[in-house]
Amino acid sequence: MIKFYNTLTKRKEEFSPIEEKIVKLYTCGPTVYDLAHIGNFRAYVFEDLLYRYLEFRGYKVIRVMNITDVDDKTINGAKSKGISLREYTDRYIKIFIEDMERLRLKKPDYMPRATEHINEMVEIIKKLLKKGYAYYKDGSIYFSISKFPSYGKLSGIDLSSIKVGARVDKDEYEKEDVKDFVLWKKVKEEEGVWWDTEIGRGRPGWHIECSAMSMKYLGESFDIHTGGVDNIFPHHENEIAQSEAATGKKFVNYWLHCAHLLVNGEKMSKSKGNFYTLRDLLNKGYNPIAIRYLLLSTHYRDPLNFTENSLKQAENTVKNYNEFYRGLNICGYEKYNPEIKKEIEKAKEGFIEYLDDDLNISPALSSIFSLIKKVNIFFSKGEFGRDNVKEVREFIEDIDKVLCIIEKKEESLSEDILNLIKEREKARKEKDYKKADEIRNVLKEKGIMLEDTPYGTRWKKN
RNA sequence: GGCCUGGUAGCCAAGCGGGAAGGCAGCGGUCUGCAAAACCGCUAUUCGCCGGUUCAAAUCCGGCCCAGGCCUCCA
Repeated sequence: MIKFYNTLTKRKEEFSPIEEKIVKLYTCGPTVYDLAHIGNFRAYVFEDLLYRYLEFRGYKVIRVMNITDVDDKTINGAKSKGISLREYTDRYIKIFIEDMERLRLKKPDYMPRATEHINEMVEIIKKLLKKGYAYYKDGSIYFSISKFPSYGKLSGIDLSSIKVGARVDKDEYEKEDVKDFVLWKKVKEEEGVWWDTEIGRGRPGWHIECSAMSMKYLGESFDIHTGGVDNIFPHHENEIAQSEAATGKKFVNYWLHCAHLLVNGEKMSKSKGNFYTLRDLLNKGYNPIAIRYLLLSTHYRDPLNFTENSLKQAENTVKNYNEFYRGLNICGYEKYNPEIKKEIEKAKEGFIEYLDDDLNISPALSSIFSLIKKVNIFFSKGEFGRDNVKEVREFIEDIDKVLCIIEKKEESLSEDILNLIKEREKARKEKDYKKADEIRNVLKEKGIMLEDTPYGTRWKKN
C-alpha cells in the first residue's frame, strides 16, 4: 500500500488512483530560457523516482511534463539573441533533454509545449468568461479570485494577509483586485509574440498552460500533480482555481511537492547566482550518476544542502555499489546457498516497505546495503555459488529500474592483456612474485586493477 | 507581519513514545606472498537550548536560539 504526503490535505494518505492500476501524473517542467541548474533537477529527479517507482509497483503511468516556451524570459531571451522564440526555445529544449539523459531521467510520455496548445488554453478561458469567473480589463483577461470561494485551499494562504509585492507590472494595475491573476495577456507589439484568437490578440498567462495541457492529456480529473514547493503558491493554487472553475470537477487528487536544493544553506536560484548547472559539474569531472544518486538519496520533502563534498561522498557510494555489482561476475563454486535467496527477499521487502511510505528512500537504500554486506560475508567465506551470483545480480538489476545507478560498462580486454593476466597467474603459482608484481604494475598504469580472490584473479578498469 | 520546513557522530542521513538504521571519511585488526577487495572492531552515555508531561522522550507539550523557504517570476 503506497502512501503519499498530500499538500492538499497536509497528511500522508493511502494512494488510490482513479482508474485501477493506472496513474495519471503531471509534473511541472522547465521554462526553457536558459540551462536548468541542479536545483531544478532535484525536482525532476524526485519525479523520476516517483515515475519509476509507480511502474516498479505495477502501475501503468501516463506522465506529462510540460515545456514552458513562452513567457517574459523566453521572449526577452530570444529578442536579445535576435532569433525567433521558436529557435531560441528549441535550443534549450535540446539541452534540457540531453541533461535529462545524463541524469537517466526517464522520458515522460508527453512533453507538450505551451505554444502548441494555445487553442486548448483559449477554450478554457472562454469557459471561464462564460461562467463569469473571468473578466476583460483593457484587453487582458483575468481570473476573479473572489468568485472562487475555496481559493487558497492548497497553500493554506489567507487572502486577507497577502502582501502585495512592491513590483507591480503595469497591466496589473488594471485588475479589479490586485490578487486576481492573468489568464490572457493583451498583445504588446514590441514583444513580437502573439496569437490571434477568439478571445483577442495576445499571449497566455503562465498558469493556464498547465491546466490546458494536463487536462488535454490526462483528463479533467487526474491522480498526481507535482512540482517544487515554490510552485504551491501561486502557480498550483491558480491552476486549481481555473481548472475547477472551468470544469466543476476536482482537478487533482494528490499534490506532491519537493523541497528546495540549498547551496551554502540558501536556496539555489538563478536570481541569487548561486547555482551549478549540470554542465558545470560535469566539466569539473563529476560523475552524472553520482549527481543523480545525491539528488535521489535524500527524502524529497527535506531540504538538501548541496556541497561538492557531499557529491564526492555520493561518488564513492556509487563507485562501491558498482564494484560490488561488477564483482559478482566471478565465482567458481558450484553449490547453491539458499540463505542468499532469503536475504534478497528481506532486502526487497524493506525496499518496498519504505518506498511505499512516501518514497522514504534512505531506509530503503539501507536495506539494500545490508544485503550487500551479507552477500560479501558469504562471498568471502566461500559460501556463494554460481546461481547465487545470478539471483543477486537479477535483484540489483531489478531495483535499478528505480534507482538507475548501475553503470554497465562494455568491459572487455584485449588478447594481449588477457595473456598478461594469465602470465601473472602462472608466475604467482610459481611463486615468482617479482614478475607477478611487475605485470600488475604495468596493467595498473593502463588503468586495469587486479584483485586476487579465493575464486581467482579479477580485474576492473578505472 | 502571516504561513511553512529543518537543526541527530568529522560529513551526509534514517528513526518521531521503550534497543540511536544506513552511507561516506578515519583509525586499529583479520585475510593476502605483497596488494586490492571484503570482513571484524572502534568513532553520538546522546539527538540545537531550557523547562514540562510520562514508569519511560531524539520522538509529545510550552518557550527560546539558529538556519532556510513561501507570501513577487522561480523546481
